Amino acid sequence: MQTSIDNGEALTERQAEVLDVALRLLVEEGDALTMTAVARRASCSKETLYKWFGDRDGLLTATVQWQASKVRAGNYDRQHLDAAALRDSLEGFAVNWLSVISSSTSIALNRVAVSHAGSGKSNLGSIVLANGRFAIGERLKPLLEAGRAAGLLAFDDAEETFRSFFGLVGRDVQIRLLLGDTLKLSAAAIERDAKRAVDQFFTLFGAANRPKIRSL
Amino acid sequence: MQTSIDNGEALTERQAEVLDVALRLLVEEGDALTMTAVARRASCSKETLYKWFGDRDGLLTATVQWQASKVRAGNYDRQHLDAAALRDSLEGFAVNWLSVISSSTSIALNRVAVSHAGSGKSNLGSIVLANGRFAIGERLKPLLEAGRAAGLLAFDDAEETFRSFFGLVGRDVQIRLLLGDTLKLSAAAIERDAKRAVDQFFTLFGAANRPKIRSL
DNA sequence: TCCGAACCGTAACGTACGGTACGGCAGAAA
DNA sequence: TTTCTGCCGTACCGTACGTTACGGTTCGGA
Repeated sequence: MQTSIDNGEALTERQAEVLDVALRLLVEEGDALTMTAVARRASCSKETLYKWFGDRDGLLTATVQWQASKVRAGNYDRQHLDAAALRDSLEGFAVNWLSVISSSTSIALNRVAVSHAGSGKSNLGSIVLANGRFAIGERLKPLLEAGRAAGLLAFDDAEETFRSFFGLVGRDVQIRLLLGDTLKLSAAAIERDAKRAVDQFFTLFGAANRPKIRSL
Repeated sequence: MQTSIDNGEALTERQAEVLDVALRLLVEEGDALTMTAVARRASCSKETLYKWFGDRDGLLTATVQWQASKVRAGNYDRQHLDAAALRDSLEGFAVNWLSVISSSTSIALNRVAVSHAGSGKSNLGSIVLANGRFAIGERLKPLLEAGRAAGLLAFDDAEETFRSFFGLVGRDVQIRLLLGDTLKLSAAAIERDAKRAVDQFFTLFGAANRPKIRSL
């Protein structure tokens, strides 16, 4: 469904360097990023840029994938799962996700991806989606299912359950940041929000509680 | 904090007509919208466009405000509030919000607002935020407080409680749509999602339930 | 030492688009 | 009928930027 999640395509050290520059510039200037600016800042020629990445979209795509390859966190698959471990893992996910979406890098990348998704002039949107929302979903669902197998959680559909978790964690944070709201999330605030979200999640899906009022 | 929520600035019928054209074009072409295209489609001259709206940003701003002025829904402030009425109102909010954010108009508008928030070349982001996320918050919080006053809900902070509601309703819908995911929300699906979100909300904040495990 | 590949820096080209200028037309006022 | 106002249509200008071309430099290998 989504675009390839792998991008192992053998980047030179120099190329990675250029992409880091592009990334930094993208954070600073947004989609107003020009090829000339990248070339100047990276001390490389535009000709090289075009030889390596084809065109502007190619550069942007490579940049987004480059960032995605750096972010990929490890999967949480411990074999012994008790209530505390489950809670810890969920909080870990929540803290990680909130940290990512509130980082200036993520905001910049999501902004250009959203723009391009509108103009249909590349598949940056798919790439960001695949490496963000969907990647974390695929990593979290095994944990949820393990929690259910261990009798700690009660739910029918892992996907739907993950979406509720996603909503409880992210709330209005991402859209506000994308729209330019000056919302500062300190490490302490993230920690607090993560705990609150996980508490709420257990209230909704913890196996110890009464069955849900209405199951859909 | 946010930009003016009012825009009563006396639009001619002809001007409104032009803004409708701009809106339609914005949905079709995204930020690639050109002044020439608007003029041609609206059968007006570019000179008129510039006289009326100043420049391109002015036109976009006016378009966004024009759309916002059409969307503004009534407040829910019935004086007699029982459990069923509260639930109905919350479901109404949820259905309305899901309908809005999944409409092609909202998607297009949010996309250009997000782009501009990145380039800092206008305050479209603030406007969209003020008329979307914050407007609904201000309309919903009185209802939540009325629910608390009626002994139907239990919470400390109305803002925080609203944000949880927001997350339960919206989940990953808005970001997925903005990033170009082809997510179809039928009226039935919206209805179902709204009910599910409100059920979960009552599970978390209904006064009939046990006190929250951890209150933050 | 010589050659070729890779790359830097910069100049140049083509185009798209924001913004402006201007001629013409329709309608209202006198 | 004349004149003034507001607007349409279109041509035009300036600029910014993606893309290409080219001369010069470095460096590894024969």
